[in-house]
Parts: sequence; C-alpha cells; structure tokens
Amino acid sequence: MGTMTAAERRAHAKVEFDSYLASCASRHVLDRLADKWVTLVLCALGDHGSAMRYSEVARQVAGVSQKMLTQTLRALERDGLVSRTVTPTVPVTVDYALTPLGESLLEVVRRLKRWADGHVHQILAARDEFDARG
Amino acid sequence: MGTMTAAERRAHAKVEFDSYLASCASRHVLDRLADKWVTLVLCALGDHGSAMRYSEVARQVAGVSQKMLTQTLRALERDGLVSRTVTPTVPVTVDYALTPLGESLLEVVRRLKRWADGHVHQILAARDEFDARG
DNA sequence: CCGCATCCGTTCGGATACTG
DNA sequence: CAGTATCCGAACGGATGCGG
Repeated sequence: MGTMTAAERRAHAKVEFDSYLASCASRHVLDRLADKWVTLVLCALGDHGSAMRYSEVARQVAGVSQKMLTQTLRALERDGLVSRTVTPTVPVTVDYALTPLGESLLEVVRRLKRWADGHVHQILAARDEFDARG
Repeated sequence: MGTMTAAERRAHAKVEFDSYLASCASRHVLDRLADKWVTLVLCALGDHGSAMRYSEVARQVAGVSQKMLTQTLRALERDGLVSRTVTPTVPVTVDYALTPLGESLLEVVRRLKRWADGHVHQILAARDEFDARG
C-alpha cells in the first residue's frame, strides 16, 4: 500500500485542526447542538415536563427515523443530558427524561429559539432581497 | 415508470415532515447555527471587532477550506447577518463585517458558548463514565 | 416494545486547478 | 486577492429486517 494520498494528508491536517478546536472547549457542545435532531428531542422532553417512553418521543418528534432517534438519545445520554431508565416488564419499558444538566442546557436553547422566533422575519426578508438581486 | 420506490415515498414523507418543521420557524435559524463553520466565522468577525478581509477570516478560522468559507460567508450574507463590501482596487478588496442583526445573534451564541465553557467538564465526565460502563 | 445491523442513495466537504 | 468549477472520497441518514 504505497498509496497514501488523501487519507494520510487528511489525517495529518485533521490532527492539526483538532488541536485548534480542542483549545475551544465549547465547540464540543456546539457540535452536539449542531445535530438536527438534538434540539428537537431536547425540546420534546422539556415541553412534556416528565419522563417519556421511547415511542412517545418518536411520536412527538414525528419525522425522525428510529435509527436517528436511538442514536440521538444515546448521544444525549452519554453526555449526561438525558437519563435512560429501563423497567424490565414483559415487553421492556424504557423512559427518557432530562437530567438537571439537560434542563440547564434547554434553557439556553430556549433563549436561542426565542431569538430565532423574534428575528426570523428579518432573516427571511434579507434572504428574499438577496435572492431578488440574483 | 411503474417503479416509484424510494424517491417517491421519500418525497411524500419530506413534504409531510417539512410542513411540521415549517410550523416551527425557529428551526430555520437553528439549522443555520447547526453548520459547523457558521459559529466559528461569526465569532471570528465578532472578536475582531471591525471588518475583516477574506484572507483574514481564512487565517483566523484556520481549518476551513476556501470552498466552505465562501459558502459560509455567502449564506450569512444572504441571511443579512454579515455585510460584504467590495472595493474595486486593482487586486479587488473584499471586507466582511457583522450587521446589527449578526451582532444580535452573536450575543446569543456567546451565551451558548459561555454555558458550554461552564459545563463542558460535566459533559466530558458523563461521557467518560458512560464509556467506562461500556 | 425497544433497539441493533445491514444496505444503499444522498449529501457534505476537501483537494485541485483555473479566472478576473 | 478573492473567488469559481470540478472531481471524488467520506459521512450522513432512511428503509428494512432481525433479536431480546
């Protein structure tokens, strides 16, 4: 395997770049929120108030595949943002809820949503004007 | 064309889902921020304080390809978050700066970063514990 | 009921080369 | 200097089928 074209150079550049990103700890969290489904799941759990079954979350979010939902919930659990409780009933029961850390994050996300709701018309207007010019 | 396998069903589901998303206007903005480079560019412009040349931004962000940088700047310009000023000198000069709307958003993003910086250790700790259990 | 594994189309994003 | 255009590998994300 004498060919080490893209993969190698990529790896090198990645290390370099990751060290840059690592210096900015908050990027890890931003990257989490960057996920399309994370905010939706977070808000679903937050709006509901109490723990939700897996299928409840799926119904609430309503466009997510179970692959993405499971993946998202796992990631959130891993980061300590949601808790996962398995009750060994006959068909197993699994409940998800926000942890205190998750609720703390939800507050910040809600601020973001509030900003978005308050400024979305300006953004859409700017977008229209920009597109009109071509 | 009797075959309308994935493409068709996909299209149908997408319409359904998009109407769900459309009801939540703030998603548009969240999706913008979801972009990996948007927050970095936003912060670069914000930290610098005044207008920056294209190459200055590139140097500051330091891991972005020119393709992504241009694409990101265009998107931000389109949304009215940054202004793009072309000065027709001999080698053309282009300056980018935050608009008032962009600065307004930056404030919210900074809140998010502050939360992240304040809680990243909890997240990393949770992650380690989770990984330790396997 | 909850979730994992596989397959596969779509999209993202970097490298490179070229223009004004 | 500040882009644009093309190519291509890598990663995302949905559909389906199986397992506990």
